Amino acid sequence: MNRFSRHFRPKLYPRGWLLYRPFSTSSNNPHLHHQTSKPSPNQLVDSFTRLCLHGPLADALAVLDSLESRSLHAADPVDYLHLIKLCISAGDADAGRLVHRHLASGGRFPMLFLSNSLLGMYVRFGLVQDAWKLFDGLPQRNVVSWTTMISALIDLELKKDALELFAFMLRDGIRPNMFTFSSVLRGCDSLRTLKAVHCCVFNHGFNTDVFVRSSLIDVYFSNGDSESGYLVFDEMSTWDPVVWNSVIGGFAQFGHGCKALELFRRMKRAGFLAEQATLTSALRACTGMVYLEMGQQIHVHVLKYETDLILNNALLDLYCKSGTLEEAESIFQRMPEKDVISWSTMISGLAQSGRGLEALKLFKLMKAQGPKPNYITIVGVLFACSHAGLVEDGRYYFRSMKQLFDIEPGSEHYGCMVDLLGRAGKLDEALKLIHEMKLKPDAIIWRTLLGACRVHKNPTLAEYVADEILKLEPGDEGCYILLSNIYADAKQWSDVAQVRNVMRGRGIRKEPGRSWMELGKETHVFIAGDFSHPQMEGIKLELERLIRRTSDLGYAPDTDYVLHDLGREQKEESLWYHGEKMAIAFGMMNSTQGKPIRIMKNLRICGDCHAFAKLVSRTEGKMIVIRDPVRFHHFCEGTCSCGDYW
DNA sequence: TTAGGGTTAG
Repeated sequence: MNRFSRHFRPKLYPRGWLLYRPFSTSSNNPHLHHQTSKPSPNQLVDSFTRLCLHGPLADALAVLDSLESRSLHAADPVDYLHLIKLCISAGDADAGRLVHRHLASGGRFPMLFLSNSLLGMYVRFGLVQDAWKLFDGLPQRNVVSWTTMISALIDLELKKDALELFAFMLRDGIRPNMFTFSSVLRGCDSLRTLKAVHCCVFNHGFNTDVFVRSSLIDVYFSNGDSESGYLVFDEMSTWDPVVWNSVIGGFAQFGHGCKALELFRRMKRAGFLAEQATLTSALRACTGMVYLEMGQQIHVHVLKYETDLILNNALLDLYCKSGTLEEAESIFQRMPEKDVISWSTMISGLAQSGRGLEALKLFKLMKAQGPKPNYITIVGVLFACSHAGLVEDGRYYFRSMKQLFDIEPGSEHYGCMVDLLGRAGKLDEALKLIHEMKLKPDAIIWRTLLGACRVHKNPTLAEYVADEILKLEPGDEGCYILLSNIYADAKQWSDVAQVRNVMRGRGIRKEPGRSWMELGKETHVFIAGDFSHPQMEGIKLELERLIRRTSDLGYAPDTDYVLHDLGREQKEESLWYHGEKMAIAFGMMNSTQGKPIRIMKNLRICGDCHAFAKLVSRTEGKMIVIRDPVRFHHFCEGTCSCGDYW
């Protein structure tokens, strides 16, 4: 929220309300009468032209002052245009206002292109009230005046007002151009509005303009309609890198990493040079799918942009999210410029890999010599405390975040605190915190507490919590699954059956657990109980070998992690074929000396697989990295970086 | 004189 938007709400009036209002003059200003020498009028006008073009601004203003005191004007109105540009490049809003006053005085109203230029200047300086006053008083306006104001309102997140202004513009009979549409589109925050504006784009024949198309693509994606976004891209061949990047960025941002990378390859095949923005999107796509090797290939292209901050941040995130912390730390050290995102990414990265103490140490360094922490930084800090079991540190930062960093705790911060207290077994305190929240607790927060109820085996509280979740999100499959797990832990089989019945009755199905890993250019996916992998026979043999080896070290299947009321042998067998275990066996079969096995999961890792992975890392002398949706587990020499606390 | 694409959490 910009400082202007708090105080400024434009009022829009119907057509015909505008009346010419003369601007106040500033001819009484004593500062404008200090000229001592008396150059000839021609000399003054000539030097004004020269100074407006090349500066310095102060001299140009002094001559403007002399011109005004002698009732002279520039030879060419374009001189004033140059002067306004000079004010903009000097960042001098007061000088701009002075020029405005000069143009408005002397009975000569500025020409429209000069008014528009002044409008643009005010907008650029964030002085929207000044811009609005000027716009309001203009005797006539053209498409540029309207577009400038519409765009300014959108920048202030006043999208509704911007669209209203657009409607008034059309009602005034002003024909929008491609500039207007690329702005107006950014103001569409619902699919309905977007489709209406899209029709308007067609009717005015601007659907081929690259600026308009990239805005259309971008806004379709951000309104959740990636299909229409792709259609806009695909309906004609595109020779503009930004349009390519809009669609690649859209897919990368909204969870279709494969599609984004496919388009990235198509773009390169079409002969385009991938520049910073495209490479950043491609990296984001790799990060989303934890395609480390693909990301490393892109890293090579990034080298020539090694000083680009955003690109480095994306790279940092890739290495953090793929659990390659050494590489991330090395990039972080080398980055010539670091912003709050760089620091926050690194802090969260350390936290997710179980290095909570180091994350807090880095946060202390950030406080001493880095940028001011923001909302997300504190989420990372609390996450670090929660996953490292640092209850007191977490309490301290949560209590003092407002005072120390002027950040109000938001639902994510509460979520971390509930997680922190819940993990530490302080379920009552976590519940009390939720009840005391100023905000309305969302389903995520309740789900966090439900997770803690499972770890600390509390079916009574779990029932209450599940009830709260289902009030908010009646179709939440995760809630049913967790509740049934909690009942299964407590061996309350009739309750398990009841939950399953309700699920069946409501048509709710469990999302299957998937584990996957990259091997060369392929991704291998493993789902519990699914034996369709072409190398399944080998995987079964390898798994049996690993189970034999780990049994010697005391591995015994922990059947608490099986949901159903099966016999012991059946339970053990269903544990053997969890996706993680099949992926570990497959990873061992195809492993390269010295390289860790990297596995990704769509659900949290189960306790039995966690114990198994620890032992395999010891018997086989192999590092295993498993990423679940929340954090990393680095298994090495029989222990895990999470310290069995997750 | 007005317009488009990239990075951090859960």
